[in-house]
Amino acid sequence: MANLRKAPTMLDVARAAGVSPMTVSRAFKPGAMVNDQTRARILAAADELGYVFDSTASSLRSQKTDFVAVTIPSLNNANFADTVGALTEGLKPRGLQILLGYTNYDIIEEERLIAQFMRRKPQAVIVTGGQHTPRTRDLLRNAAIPIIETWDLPQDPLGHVVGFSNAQAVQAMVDHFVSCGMTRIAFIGGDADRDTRGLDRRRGFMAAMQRHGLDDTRLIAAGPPPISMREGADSMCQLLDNAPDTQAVICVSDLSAFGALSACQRRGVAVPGQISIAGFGNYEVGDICVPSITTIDPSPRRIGELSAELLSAALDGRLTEPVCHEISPRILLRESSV
Amino acid sequence: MANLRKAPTMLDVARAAGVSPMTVSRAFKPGAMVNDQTRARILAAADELGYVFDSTASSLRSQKTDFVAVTIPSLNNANFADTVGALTEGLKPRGLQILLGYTNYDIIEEERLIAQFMRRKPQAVIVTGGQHTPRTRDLLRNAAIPIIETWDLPQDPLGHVVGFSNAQAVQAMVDHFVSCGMTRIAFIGGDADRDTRGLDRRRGFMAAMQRHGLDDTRLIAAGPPPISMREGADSMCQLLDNAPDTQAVICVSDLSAFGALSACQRRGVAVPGQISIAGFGNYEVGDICVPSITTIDPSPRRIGELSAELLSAALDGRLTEPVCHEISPRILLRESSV
DNA sequence: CCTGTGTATGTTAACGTTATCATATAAGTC
DNA sequence: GACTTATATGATAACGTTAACATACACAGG
Repeated sequence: MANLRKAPTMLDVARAAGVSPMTVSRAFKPGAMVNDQTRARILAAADELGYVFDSTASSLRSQKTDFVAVTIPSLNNANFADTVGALTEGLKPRGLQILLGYTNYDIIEEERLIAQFMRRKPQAVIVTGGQHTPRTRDLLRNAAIPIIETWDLPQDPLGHVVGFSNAQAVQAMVDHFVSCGMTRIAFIGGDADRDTRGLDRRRGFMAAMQRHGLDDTRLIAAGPPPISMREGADSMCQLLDNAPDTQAVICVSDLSAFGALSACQRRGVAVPGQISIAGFGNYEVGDICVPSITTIDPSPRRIGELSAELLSAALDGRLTEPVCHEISPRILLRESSV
Repeated sequence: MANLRKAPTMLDVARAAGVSPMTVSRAFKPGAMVNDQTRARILAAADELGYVFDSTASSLRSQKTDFVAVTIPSLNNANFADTVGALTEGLKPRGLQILLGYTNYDIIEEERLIAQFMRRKPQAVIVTGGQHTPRTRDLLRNAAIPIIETWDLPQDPLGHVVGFSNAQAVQAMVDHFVSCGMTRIAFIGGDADRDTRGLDRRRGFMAAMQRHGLDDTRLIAAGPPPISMREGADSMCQLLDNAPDTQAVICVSDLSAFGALSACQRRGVAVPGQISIAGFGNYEVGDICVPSITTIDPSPRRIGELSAELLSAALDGRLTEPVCHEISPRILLRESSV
């Protein structure tokens, strides 16, 4: 079954089609100047021989890999998956292929990944978040390729940015609850050093509470990321035990919010009657569950689309200055809050 | 910021360290024979110059890319993400890098992806499912590299297999419900040609119902994949309207099962009092929600781990024959079924 | 002292493609 | 009919690395 003779190269195809290797090369490059009939003859010969174009050799010679390196904190997260999905669609027309890696919310692991990716000579790099190790920053800066940081508004950007302020988004949610007359509001998650977006969200919560002159110490630690439903449920149990008079709780994500909701249901705590719940991320579960969960929609697909557009512009040299594209997350009020 | 002079190569590092390029090459290859001090000197020089190893050139010369191409139906699916996660971990020690692509449950798109991936000369290919276009099969067979098909037990495997029978798994669930005395059982999803695993699950349902001499026509179409919570909820509404005497419903996945559960809750239908619900995949939502959802656990991470082990063996030449590793999905009985 | 063995390094050419330049023919301009 | 312009193809060398082979030296055993 496996073909034992050496795989055919352009030279073999060229001989079979009676042309030079250069013409074969052109035949495989869309838009190159080749006679239509010649091209057809070449492609037929290639097909006949079972020839497969060798991107490795092409990349080496042309110094264009058509790779875009992308890192996300976790593969198993619908938000980041949505961003990557939109990014993939957006880059497909340009023939760019994504090298996807996940960091496990760890900037040391991110450094390892980026170092590995840079060896593949990607034509651009898209990372999640704005916090990186010094070596990661060096590697990216020295590469002289477009860099995009997403899902955040970094203090000192490496290049372009497509993101939003996680802190500000949560502050808006606090404002909403306060405007509903609530004063005893808690926050679940955002306690782990590694999850910088989680930290920002909790910081936003605390800042807003302080601004309103309210108690900002109803913080429930959910442990190291990824924070998912189980952690949300456990945290809610803790909250109900330690601060039963809490009127509303904001969770670091919809997943933990759903876990929190489930914990309430198991304990017979009425949502939103007794306590209001809000999440972050507009995950499907929060839209479907009963009651549906109030959330903040950061438009993950939009982030991917905008990043793809930005990258296209940058690769075409249409960008002279670093661009910062700020997204405005929207609050979606649903059944879990009064 | 961007370094404008040409990026340094091994030759530059060699000059700086006072050795030949070949010694630099060896210094970057773990396990190669280089004097420890020489290596240290070389790595220091490389660091000083900002040298980044060029995998493209290395791959071309050595004919080893250290790429493994992997295709899954959807990025945004915790089951496949788990498999890919375990796969990544398992392949990391070997220095293999995953080229990940998703097919949108479409074998035409799979063909496009595989064709694109083969140009990168991966050292192995792992695909989801056992159904492929003829051209995909040709491309994979002719590549003379290890192939693994997962999440299925193909009729005519391309190479190795790590999977299970989706039909059989659902049959076991039907058997369970029947053993509980139920006779009016429905199935949601598995109607779309594109989702072959969904089709198999529905086929398994029908086969089991026939075997028990029961009505196998309580089938609710959920439309094209991906079938998620929304589709599950809509389908449940249809079921409750058209066959209100149904005693149990098996859903093509936990996501649709959760949607179905939510629909019941909105309509005031007691689960499992009035109707039992079962899903497939052991997604976290089914474990956390109230009531928790009876499901079938296909061990997605195990599939990834086994695939990684199989690949290691195959790449070491320790495998002479194609291997078929069958997983045994387990039924997890939970609160949503009597 | 010779030979064998292991360690450490160097030399040469090649992996398969394409950038670059050169060439050839056809078609349009005045 | 000489002169530009466009179209189509070929020849040559190079991208940055490493496989394969060669070399040099140290040290062991006889």
